[in-house]
Order: sequence, then C-alpha cells, then structure tokens
Amino acid sequence: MEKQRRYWLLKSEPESYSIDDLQRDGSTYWDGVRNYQARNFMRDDMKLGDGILYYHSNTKPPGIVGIARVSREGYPDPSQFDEKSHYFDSKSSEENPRWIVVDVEFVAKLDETLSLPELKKDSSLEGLPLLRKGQRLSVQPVDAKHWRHILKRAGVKEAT
DNA sequence: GCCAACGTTGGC
DNA sequence: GCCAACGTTGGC
Repeated sequence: MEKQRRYWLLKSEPESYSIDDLQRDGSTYWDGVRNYQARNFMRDDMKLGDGILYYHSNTKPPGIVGIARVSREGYPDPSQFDEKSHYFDSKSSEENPRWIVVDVEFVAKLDETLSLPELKKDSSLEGLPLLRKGQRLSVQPVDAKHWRHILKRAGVKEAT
C-alpha cells in the first residue's frame, strides 16, 4: 500500500533559528528536542518528503512563517553526545541514543506571517493541535485538511 | 506509586 | 514580567 504523506508543524524561536536561517542554510538537522512525545514523532512517524509548517514562537506575532519538508528520517541527535553542548545528555550513549533528529529542508517562506491570532479566528482550523490550550509540543502533527487550508490561505502552491 | 517542588514553554 | 500548563525529579 502507498504510504500516506503526513504533515507536521515545527516550532522554533526565531532568535535561535528562524525561517531565514533555514532559507540561508537550505537544510538543517532539528536538534535539541528533549521531549519524549516530540522525539517519538521524529523517530517513528516523520518520513522523507513529509510536509512541515514552520512556526515562530516567542516572537511578535507568533505564527506560521514558512514551509519545509523532511529531507532525512530520524537518526541520533549529535548534540546529545557533545559535552560542550547545551543539549548534552550524560544518560545517553552512542549504542543507545536517547534523542533523535530529522533533517529539514527549506521549501518556501510566506510573504506574510499567518499569525496565531489569525489562525485562531479561522473556523476551518478547528482541531489543529497548535490551537489547543496549553499546547507546548515543538513537533506537532497537522491534518491533511488543515495543511491544505493553510497553504491555500498563505497562497503557496504545493512545492513537492 | 504518589505528589510536592521545581523547571520550561510560550502566549499575553 | 506574569503565569498557566505541562513535564521531570526525587523523597517517601
């Protein structure tokens, strides 16, 4: 059976790594995720070519700023082995790595941010995990119908 | 296994 | 800067 392409939302603080940084780099590995639920999504569910909504948090206004895609499936997060890294984890080992990254490739930057307040007002986006109260996960699933609606609103043609 | 204390996220 | 909502840690 043909595998269903899935869609995701990745949060990043633009001060640490923005959509402009991703555009400049072309692709990056999504390191530093230290939440098991988010880790599990990256390890088990994110597949090559999956669509990504790029979200800026902790900024004014927060919102969706671009589109990306998964360009490599889960592998051990190098930062967990680096003693100098903020993300170093002494309980992790090369033989039994605890944390996982995927590679993320730039696809498009939106002309305008789809801000969180705008997203909240959009009745078509009911049920989007991002809009749930208290939702802090930095890696979240997005339904195909929400993905299509958001890309349409943003005026982005699907680039895969 | 419970739960209080503490730390983090992230909108406002 | 505030604080709600979690997640984690560690004593018991």
